[in-house]
Amino acid sequence: MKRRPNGVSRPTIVDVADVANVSRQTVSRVLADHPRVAPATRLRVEAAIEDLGYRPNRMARALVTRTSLTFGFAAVDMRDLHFGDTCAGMQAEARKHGYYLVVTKLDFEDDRGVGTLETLLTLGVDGIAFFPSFMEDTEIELFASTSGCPVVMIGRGSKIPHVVSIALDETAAADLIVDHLVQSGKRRIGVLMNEMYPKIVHDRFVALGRAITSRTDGVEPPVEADYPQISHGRDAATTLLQRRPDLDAIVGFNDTMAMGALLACHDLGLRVPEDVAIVGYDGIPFGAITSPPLTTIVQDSIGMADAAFKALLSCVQDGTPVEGEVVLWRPELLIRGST
Amino acid sequence: MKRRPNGVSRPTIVDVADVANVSRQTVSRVLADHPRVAPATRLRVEAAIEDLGYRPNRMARALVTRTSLTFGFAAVDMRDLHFGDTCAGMQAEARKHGYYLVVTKLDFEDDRGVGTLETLLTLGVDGIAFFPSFMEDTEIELFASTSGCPVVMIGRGSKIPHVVSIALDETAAADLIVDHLVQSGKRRIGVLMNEMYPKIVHDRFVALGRAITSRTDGVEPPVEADYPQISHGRDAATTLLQRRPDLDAIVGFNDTMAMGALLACHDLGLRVPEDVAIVGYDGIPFGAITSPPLTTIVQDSIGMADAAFKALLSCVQDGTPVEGEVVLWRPELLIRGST
DNA sequence: CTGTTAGCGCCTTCAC
DNA sequence: GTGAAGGCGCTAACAG
Repeated sequence: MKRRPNGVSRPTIVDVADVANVSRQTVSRVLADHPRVAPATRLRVEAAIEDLGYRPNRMARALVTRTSLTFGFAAVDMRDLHFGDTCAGMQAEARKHGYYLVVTKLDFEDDRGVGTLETLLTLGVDGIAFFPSFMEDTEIELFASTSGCPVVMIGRGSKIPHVVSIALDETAAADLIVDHLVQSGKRRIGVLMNEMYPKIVHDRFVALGRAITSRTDGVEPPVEADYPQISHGRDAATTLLQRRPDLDAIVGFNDTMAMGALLACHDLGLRVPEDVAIVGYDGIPFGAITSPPLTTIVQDSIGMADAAFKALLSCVQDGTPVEGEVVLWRPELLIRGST
Repeated sequence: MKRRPNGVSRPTIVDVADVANVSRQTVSRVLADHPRVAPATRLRVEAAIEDLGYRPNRMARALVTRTSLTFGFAAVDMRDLHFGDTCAGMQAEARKHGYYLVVTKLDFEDDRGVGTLETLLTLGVDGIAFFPSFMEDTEIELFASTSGCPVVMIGRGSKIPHVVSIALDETAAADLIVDHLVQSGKRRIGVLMNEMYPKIVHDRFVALGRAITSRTDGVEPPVEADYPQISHGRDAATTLLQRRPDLDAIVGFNDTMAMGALLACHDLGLRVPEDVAIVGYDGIPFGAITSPPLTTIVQDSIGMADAAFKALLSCVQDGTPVEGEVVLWRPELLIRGST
């Protein structure tokens, strides 16, 4: 029972073996629920474990088994409810299957995020799910092919070798939004994006741009805020409305930015939806209580989380290397008062 | 370069040593920035590391050094913005000091949360910060005294041996709220709590109960919702207002529940704040855009996160065992339209 | 059914 | 300045 540099010592498997008068290996067998252990021996070992308050060291175990029963999860900001819901969904699913989730913030400073994923790997995770906010596809491919574990990307529908991509069908979502707006008589549609999730922003804007251009006189460049938050959305929408005072609809990158647009309209004395209609993405609960409540593309975060977990699990269990596959999720337009 | 059960192999320190034509030990020295390595050797090793894409295995390292440069963080729901902000704050602080945060959901099913913290320990963290939503003080003390690492509790001001407690000064917060309400002419104040964070709820309700009783005709039992969310707050507030239609103020456990109370008042045709004033806790951004905007007790989540991280770090660095200390944070009342 | 041997990837200690 | 031996806590593989 050696001591840690600071604090109390924790018993090891040897301590348990000594107390129970068996070998380490027998303790190991009891822990693994191995069948061929005499019932009496098993009881002795279990009693010793209980007495000592022994807990196996998962790092030592993982070193030998090359399996930590741990997956890594990385996103820029867990407080963003789409990320948060996905993370929570994966945690729940993981627990059901005896896995733990190691959650980490994805940092731009850290090699555009690759460094963060590498650290997850050095921590010994068996697989990784992440939102590729600022990572380049080529970097992701390189990472995945050298990672030695399954890698799932959520939020972008790029086909990348060795990576399972799970994403909203951005084209379908954009069509839903723009059809709805055009049917409501809107013709001059502006877009609010942000610099925090440039990769997802890119896909979303491309899809929206196509949909808008094909149904109206065309789309102009989006206004990009630094962060996808209420106050930044408000500023961005104000800028947009100054540039194009004739806009009759604004699509925000997410609900939070759309809420900012709501505020900007209030500021400028514009009625929503009569003067300007507003649409967001994600379907967060707060969107239901703004005035007017927000029309939004609902994302099935939990469903995507389940799919991500299952993709990781099946790769690990079958030993199948990841082929590179894109799973697109059907969007749903929740129409409320803002359109 | 052995293979993992699934996927590609990752190089080890031995592979680097072979390529650089040195011993394992020399590679280890280079990694540790040990001074006594010949410059030429160091360059060879660094080149080999680069070539192979080698990354040290932190589990193997931690096994030897008994230090993982990792702290654990646990809370019931990272989407709750007070928890989320605190977590983000600790992540930021950790990165500055070369530490990583392993974030985990605290589960009631898992021994009221003790099991979750134990798992963090088996994962090898050097210290733990957590929100004690449903854990008993005695369980926390037992855990902390056998954990072998520093333990910081956030959100409750209990004095527990071997645990640093960082918490809002609930008494001061309750006084701020009730003084403000009474000065606004309110006398019949109801309270909304929840069953998800019973321990924090307890402290908060005791403080509110004292403050209300001492300044009005008395307080009645709170209505407890299952979860601290908008819809649950709405239902709870409806129940409360049916039980006591004469209420002229409602204090919610947090901003989210208070928003539910806002909706309940709209439902019942009550004006806010004229008929019923509403106050929340936390100061989340969405509280600024409700109608009317929410009066709230602002919590300095980032400040508390910094304090928590620093407490852990100093314990680990000095090797000081934790004495058991309570750090109370001064609340701030942000008065907006709902009062 | 149980014990022994070997080694996971790395660092500490002690040689040279 | 560099290498060799030993061990962190644990399990796989093979004995018996």
